[in-house]
Amino acid sequence: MTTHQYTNHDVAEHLRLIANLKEIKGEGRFHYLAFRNAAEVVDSLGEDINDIVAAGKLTDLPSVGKGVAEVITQFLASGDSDLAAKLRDQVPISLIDLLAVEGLGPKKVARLWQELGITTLDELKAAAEAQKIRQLKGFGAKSEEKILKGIDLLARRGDERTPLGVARPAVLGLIADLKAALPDDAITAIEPAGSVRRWKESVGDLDILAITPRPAEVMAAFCSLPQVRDVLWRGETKSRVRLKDGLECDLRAVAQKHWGTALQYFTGSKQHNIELRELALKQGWSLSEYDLEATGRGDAPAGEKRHFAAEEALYEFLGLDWIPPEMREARGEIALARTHNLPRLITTADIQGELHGHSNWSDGKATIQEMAEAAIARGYKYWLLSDHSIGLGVTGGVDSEKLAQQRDIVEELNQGWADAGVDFRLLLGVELEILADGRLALTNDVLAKLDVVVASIHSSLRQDRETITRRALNAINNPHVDILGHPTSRMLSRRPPTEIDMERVMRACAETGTVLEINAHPVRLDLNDVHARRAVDLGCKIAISTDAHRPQHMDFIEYGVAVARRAWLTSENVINTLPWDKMQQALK
DNA sequence: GCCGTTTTCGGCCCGACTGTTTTCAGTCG
Repeated sequence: MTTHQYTNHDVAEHLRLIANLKEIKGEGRFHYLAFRNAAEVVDSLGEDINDIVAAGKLTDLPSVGKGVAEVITQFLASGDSDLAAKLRDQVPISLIDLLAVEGLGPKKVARLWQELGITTLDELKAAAEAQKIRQLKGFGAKSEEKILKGIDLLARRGDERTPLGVARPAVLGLIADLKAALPDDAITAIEPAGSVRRWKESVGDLDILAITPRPAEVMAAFCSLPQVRDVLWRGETKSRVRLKDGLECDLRAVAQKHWGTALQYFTGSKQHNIELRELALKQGWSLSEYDLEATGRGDAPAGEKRHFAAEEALYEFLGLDWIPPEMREARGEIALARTHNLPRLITTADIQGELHGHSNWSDGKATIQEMAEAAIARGYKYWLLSDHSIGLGVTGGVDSEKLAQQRDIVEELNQGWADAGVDFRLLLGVELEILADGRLALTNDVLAKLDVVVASIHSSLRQDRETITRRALNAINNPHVDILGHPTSRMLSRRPPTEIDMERVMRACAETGTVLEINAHPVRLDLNDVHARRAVDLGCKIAISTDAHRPQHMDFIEYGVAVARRAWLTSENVINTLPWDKMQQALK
């Protein structure tokens, strides 16, 4: 069995290191951008790059040519590359840290190094405090102040991204407060843009786009919102603030006629936009956030402008179907839109019920009946009660006897709904603990009596790759285990995924008909989008569930559906879009 | 360094804002 030492992410980081060193060294823009582009490609790859190298398919990847392929091959074999070694001889590697300081880019870092001999953050701080930096042409007192502030910020904040589950409510709150602070006619339209609109699992900052006849008034109100700690930029049409919780937020104001191009532009992703602009250029148009302008190389006379009040019209003009924001990651969606082959993405309306949830019999906060009634209120046709089994220390889990008691309750409740003509079924299952040694916490004869079994790992999360993978495979190979819950056990910005070999797990699920869960809780989002895409490519079925521990958690379903949409999933890929009888047939 | 619906050579997205400038380079998204 192949156990690889270096992951896709390791490779991407190595390529980024090379790009950064090349940039500081002053190599041409396109030489280092090539490495950065390749890093993005490798990072969003569903397959293990070791397998791609083994198959000799490396240069089939976009942005990977001879040079990048050579680096990747060397890195996978040795953990380093000749190119990186050569660059480290020429450029002090600690300069990379300086790039993280706000306002410092490669050009300035290179000058600080060459003209003042600064190579570390400590030296940079000392030089700024001693007012030595202002001696350099192009730097002044304000530059020193900004550098010191930047270093301070870096020490306190790190470079962590914010989970979508925090960012999305924050941006919706800002929009609501901004509207409330202004007269009704000041804002014609306002929307979150950027990675929040693309439902990316974590975001670097917040973006808001507004149509307004009076941008100055809107900018002023925005900069004085109570959430704002610092105003970083304040312009006519664009402002950037730092909020009290440390998040940064951009607001852009545009005129009505620019809405289509502006919303498209500020939604990104950056790479999607670059591809779209390249496509426009081929058709003789230069695309900006304001308009399309003819370059003169196409049919229209140079300088002719086209405006788009809606995104759909812009995409259509370029010969494309409208691309849902969740797909705009430069993963081949533009080619599909061109040939009218975009998938019909799943929506929350397709969800017929949930297949993972808890009651106060384990660590949930509501009764079985309360949870089921919340599911009914959402229009679901079924809901799986799956309390933790015994074997998980922190929650008094259910055993054979308690499951029998739950069965009585479930049957009584179902009878009541049937008598009342309510089209709903409460299903009885369990969230089965996969123990540290790979055994399951309940016996097969107990599991056989349940409607659906979700098996999950909650403990011994630091086991090595082989051990924890075998643990999951034991569960997958059990004929009674229907669903593998939150497969990597990661918690966004709290703990990393386990070392589990997802490629092996997904292949085993495809072979056995075991369903993989997209856990919709915004802290988990596990499977993530890349894994979900790969799982479906390998023939796996998916379930999307919120893992609700109280009724309100069922609102999280939109986060899980968003992961599925980012993975290009349709309702056919997801079993809980089926009516309950067909759904049960889809289980093994 | 990568890439091809004009191309194996000659391109490679576009604009706002800042700090330092007397007209712009650098950074950022």
